[in-house]
Amino acid sequence: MVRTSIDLKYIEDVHRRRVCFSKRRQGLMKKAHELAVLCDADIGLIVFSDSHKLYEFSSSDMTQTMMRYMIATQAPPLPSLEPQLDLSCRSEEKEAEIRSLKKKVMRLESEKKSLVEGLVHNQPIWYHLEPSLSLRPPFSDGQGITRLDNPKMEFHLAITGRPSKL
Amino acid sequence: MVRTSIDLKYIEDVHRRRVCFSKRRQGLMKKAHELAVLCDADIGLIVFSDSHKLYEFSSSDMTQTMMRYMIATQAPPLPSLEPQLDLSCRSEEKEAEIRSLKKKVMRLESEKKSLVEGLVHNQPIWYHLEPSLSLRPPFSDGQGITRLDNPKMEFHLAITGRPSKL
DNA sequence: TAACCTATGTTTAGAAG
DNA sequence: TCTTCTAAACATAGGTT
Repeated sequence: MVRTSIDLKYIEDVHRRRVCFSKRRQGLMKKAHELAVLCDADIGLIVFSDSHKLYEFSSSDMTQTMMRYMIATQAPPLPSLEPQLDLSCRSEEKEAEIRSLKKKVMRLESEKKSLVEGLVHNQPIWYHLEPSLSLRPPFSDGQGITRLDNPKMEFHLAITGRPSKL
Repeated sequence: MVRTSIDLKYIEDVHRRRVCFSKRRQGLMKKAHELAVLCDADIGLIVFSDSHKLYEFSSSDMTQTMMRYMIATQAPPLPSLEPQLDLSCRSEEKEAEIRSLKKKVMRLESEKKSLVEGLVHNQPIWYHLEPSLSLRPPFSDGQGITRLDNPKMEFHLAITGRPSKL
């Protein structure tokens, strides 16, 4: 019944680990939500359990937050999720290619949707500008990331600059 | 000195909000790290502050975790409606389907590209500004429409309207 | 799995530096 | 911004159901 200060290492016991994961996962999601609300932060949280189950929290839209992240870090574009399969006359391979293409179509459709929604709704869109072109806050975070307000808003912000590769 | 139970809503006071963000952000990162270690979870955490600064935690590699996320959230491939044997005799149909899906992928990719490019730049974009904010030619047509120059030009023009919130 | 309990450890609001 | 302090609030390990 005595609870000692936890030491931070992998819990070998399966049962203890599962219970711990479940409790702490919920706690983490709650904290993420609280931070998002209290401080108007944009948060994306992805958790895969050791049994490969996905849990997520996003204060707005995960895809969009990930895009914002990629732009902010100038991460190279994600390589295609599926390797190109050789065309072959064998049926299973064709099937695999069809599945792969269908996945790709779904991914592209969802990316396109979130781009369009970003334009259509009130979400600002963020870009890196070259330092020489940086704007001042509130249209910039002072770190080279600059905001394009939605053109449908009552007031507009327009910025140009040579963007970094997306 | 009495600390009341916090209520979960946006903290208006700038100073309190900043301090809260800083403390809770660190707390959240710590919790994420603990969960990753204790339970061998794969965790990706992205936080953008309301001043647009990026903070992140990843138990392994953010890009990889995001890819894993995208794969995991894909709708599962549709189960084949036809029995396996039947499928193997439909090579021609499969090829047609593959061609059609590839076309679709190409179309979506180009739509996405033009959305992104359209957002970023490439053609002068014209915006209505309020009369009080109008610029003079050549950056305006004198009628309240204001030009955003092409970012590829040697000189760049940045104009702002009144931001929606300051 | 989840819900509850409780003793304890941890986080954090608010203040001050 | 950061640190430190404190009391109070909160999270959670380990137990039970």
